[in-house]
Amino acid sequence: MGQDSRSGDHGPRAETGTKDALLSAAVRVFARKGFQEATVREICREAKANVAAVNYHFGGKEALYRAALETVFSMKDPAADEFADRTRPAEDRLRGYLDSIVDELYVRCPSDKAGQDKHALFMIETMNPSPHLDIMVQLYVQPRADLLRDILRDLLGPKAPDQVLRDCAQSIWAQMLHPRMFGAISDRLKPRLPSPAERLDEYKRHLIRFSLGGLEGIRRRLNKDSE
Amino acid sequence: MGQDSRSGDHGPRAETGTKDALLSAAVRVFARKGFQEATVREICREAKANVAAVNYHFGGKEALYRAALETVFSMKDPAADEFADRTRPAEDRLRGYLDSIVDELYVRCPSDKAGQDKHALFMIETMNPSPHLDIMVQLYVQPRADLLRDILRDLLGPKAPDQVLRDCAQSIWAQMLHPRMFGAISDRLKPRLPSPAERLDEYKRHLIRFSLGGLEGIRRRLNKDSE
DNA sequence: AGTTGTTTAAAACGAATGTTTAAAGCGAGC
DNA sequence: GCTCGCTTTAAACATTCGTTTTAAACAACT
Repeated sequence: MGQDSRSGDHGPRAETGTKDALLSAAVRVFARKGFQEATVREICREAKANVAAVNYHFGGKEALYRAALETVFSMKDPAADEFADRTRPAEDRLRGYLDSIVDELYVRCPSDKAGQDKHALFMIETMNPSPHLDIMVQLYVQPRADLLRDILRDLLGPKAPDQVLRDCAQSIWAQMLHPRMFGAISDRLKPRLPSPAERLDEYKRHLIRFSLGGLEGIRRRLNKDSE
Repeated sequence: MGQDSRSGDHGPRAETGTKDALLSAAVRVFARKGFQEATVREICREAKANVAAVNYHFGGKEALYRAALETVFSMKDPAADEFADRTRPAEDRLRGYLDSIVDELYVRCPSDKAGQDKHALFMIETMNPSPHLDIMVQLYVQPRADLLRDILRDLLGPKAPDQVLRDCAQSIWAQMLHPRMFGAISDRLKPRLPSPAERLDEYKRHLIRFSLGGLEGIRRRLNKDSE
């Protein structure tokens, strides 16, 4: 069973088309339905391919899902590591970091379909981890976590234990993600208030204030402990 | 089609058994598998009932799920509204609130099976909202949200807008829930550190410090704005 | 043209699921 | 004792899904 035309021994054909179409259809469908809910048939319909194509080209639904994750999370991000240069004041870098990740997560430009699918998949895989979660963590989460840890290291000083950095990072990530994970719940709470997603800039300001305040609280405690 | 023996006109039989067994089996199975993954057959097996029993007594899988949610979230909580009395200092009440909810969410006493199922269902329904999410919000989330809002009102003063209270409440809830929602991801981040669930007391201390600091930051801003 | 290996296509398979059916079981009331 | 209504049971039904099968279409090389 030849699986991949491009790795064939002699006759590399012109663009297969089908395999790529399957992959990008898979990204879209998985992004809006998740692994379980998405069906091979729907993906093939969207890729204008036969039902058997998935098994032929990828070996099965699960392998296709894995391939879709790899594709999506290997994409280079537009904005990124401008917050890595240690010359800028740490507080500014944190601001920039929050701003950029929140924009990333609550994609506002409806043009960037690929980016939307990417973050939909991030949410899906986060809320419902599959055996292939590692791919996403390694390619997507880890770099962002490292970046934040460096910023927090600067903010909290060299004496701050790793565990404290991790806790703070999680507090910050939690707040960034919360509106996406609890949107459905928040919408049903009385009194009904506009969701953070509807007032992103305001929520970003809250986020930075609350987080800087929280870090200040942690820093005070660190200093008190080291006396 | 008589649905309920206890609402029958004349002959209320001895304990039907089956319907109750079905309900409690449903709670357990849904709690560990979610709505989609759970199968009617497994629930019936666990309830020692026939496959058709679900449709006979409840009308279908979905109605059974709804009934399970109603059952579980109608349970009165052991600990609760001791933080409602406005005499205690607000900061203490926040401490108590965090402590009690975290304990609730990361149930440590393995005896309380019902409580575990309840919070498993809470997580499942949060991460994968069903059409019956409202039940849970109304019976479970709303009272806890109200409690926290009152505490935050005391902490931030009467001039704080509702929107600010809500944002702060969400920041705090986000942190409480984060370890449960992102446990799988955090476990895969390098360097590997013990998860908050493995060191709950330490994490609770972080949570209270970070949150009080965050609130202090918000309060400062409120005062500055009102000058 | 003919051969070969790869890709597509239609159909069918086999397993699992929620639901329905039709008959049997069973307790109470006349 | 018998009927009637509610409950339980086993079997079947209808659908859906991932996957397999089998054969036809296709492109390149000899």
